Amino acid sequence: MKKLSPAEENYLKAIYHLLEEGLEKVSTNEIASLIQTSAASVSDMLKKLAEKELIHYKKYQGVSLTELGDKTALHIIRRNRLWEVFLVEKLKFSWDEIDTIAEELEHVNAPLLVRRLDEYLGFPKFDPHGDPIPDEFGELSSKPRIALGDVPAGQSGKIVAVNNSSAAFLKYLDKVGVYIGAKVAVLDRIEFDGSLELLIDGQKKVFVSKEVSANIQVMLHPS
Amino acid sequence: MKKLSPAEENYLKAIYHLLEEGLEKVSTNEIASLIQTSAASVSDMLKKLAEKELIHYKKYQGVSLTELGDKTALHIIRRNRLWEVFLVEKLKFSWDEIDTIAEELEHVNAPLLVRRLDEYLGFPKFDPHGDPIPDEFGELSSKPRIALGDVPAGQSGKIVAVNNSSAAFLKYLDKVGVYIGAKVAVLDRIEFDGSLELLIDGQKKVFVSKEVSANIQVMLHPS
DNA sequence: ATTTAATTTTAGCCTAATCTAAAAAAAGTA
DNA sequence: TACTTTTTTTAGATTAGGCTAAAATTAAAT
Ligand SMILES: [Mn+2]
Ligand SMILES: [Mn+2]
Ligand SMILES: [Mn+2]
Ligand SMILES: [Mn+2]
Repeated sequence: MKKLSPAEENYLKAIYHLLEEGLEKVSTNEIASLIQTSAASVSDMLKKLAEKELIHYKKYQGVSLTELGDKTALHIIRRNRLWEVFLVEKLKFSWDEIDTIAEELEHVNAPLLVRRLDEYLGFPKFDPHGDPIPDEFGELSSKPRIALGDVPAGQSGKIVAVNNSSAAFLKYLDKVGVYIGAKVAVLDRIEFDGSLELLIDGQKKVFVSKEVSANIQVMLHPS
Repeated sequence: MKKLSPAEENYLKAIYHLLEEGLEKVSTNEIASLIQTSAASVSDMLKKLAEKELIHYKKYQGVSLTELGDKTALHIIRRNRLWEVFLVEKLKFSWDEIDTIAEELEHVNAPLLVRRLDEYLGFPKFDPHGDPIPDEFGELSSKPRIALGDVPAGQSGKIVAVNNSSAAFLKYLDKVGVYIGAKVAVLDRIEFDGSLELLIDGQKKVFVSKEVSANIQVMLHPS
């Protein structure tokens, strides 16, 4: 129950995000690659997190979060996303500049601070990348989402989130006119490379690669 | 020139504040007592700070800040005080609740963040305790100040700052009606214990101890 | 001027978080 | 199945920051 270090919090968050991908166990190497550290360091840390009952861990068998670990991760994610909203809404940062700053601010753990910040921001439900902000009990409001890459040609929808918060990706989206809330129609799917021809907001036609379309989440319009 | 750790930043700030008291050297024990750590730990850290040319240090001779150390300390203090303003002005914290939170937020060192925050707050010149906020070059705007304890009976002034940010002290000030900006007249000085009889805002009479009056700064009214 | 007391530094130990290299276990392949 | 490759863990170091106890230095007091 005692306070976690920034390193421990980053590990928990990484495990949470990997588990989000669907599988119910994550491997040492996956964690190492996500947080850019050695597998040996991950092994060490997993022992500590298991000791604190934040993860389920049996050697060589991969890890998952305990109830407590899941709840803790959601609190960290809550702080991260609230600060992201603050940086964009109040300090006028763009969505590709906030990642590293929020990555630090998230570790300032003062319950009253988080509640006041939430209130000050008007209890936002989604962060600037369209990701849901857990409430103080760890509850997520989720929108029905589908990857743009899985939308059939002819269908249209609204962009609700992005799966990747790297500056390179987000700056590219700015350039092609994609933003959270934009209307998008899939005009055509190119067989050759899986790329898509899109119509943004009913006016701008663009082609995006398969990799890009896999990292954009949309809510389908009833068709 | 590389980034400092939170611990190093806290030491620098402590040395800065001790030097503010007037003397031009501070001792190992003074630092240890201010940051609540052992003298041995301070000795260790002083070696590291000297190595990085942030302090002037000769064994057994006390320390002072180099030009670089002074500048660095002022940047940390700038962040601390800007966050304090944010917490009080925007998140509606009271001045006795912000110390520990700002103590953590000050270590998030992203130049653009600090500039945007400053701008967002309207470039405040003083923090909620009346302390001046350095600009981005480390320049302080100072008001002419005198300790309330040194104000002669019969004189009056305006409260501009407090020397102590402990919750205990600040809550006491709230209780007796003392706040930054209040008008204060020294009605009488009690010989027995050095306490003062004050008139706050021309209406409330209170007695404060010598210790309290030494921790309140006023700007004298022309008399 | 000695002796005593206080201050400061060093020595040695500890925990957290990282690394590389080696060993162990699991998974894949012939 | 037996061999090979990949993954994971352990072993052994390192750096940062802290501690206590002992030694060294400076300051204070006979
Ligand atoms: Mn982080
Ligand atoms: Mn985000
Ligand atoms: Mn601090
Ligand atoms: Mn202050």
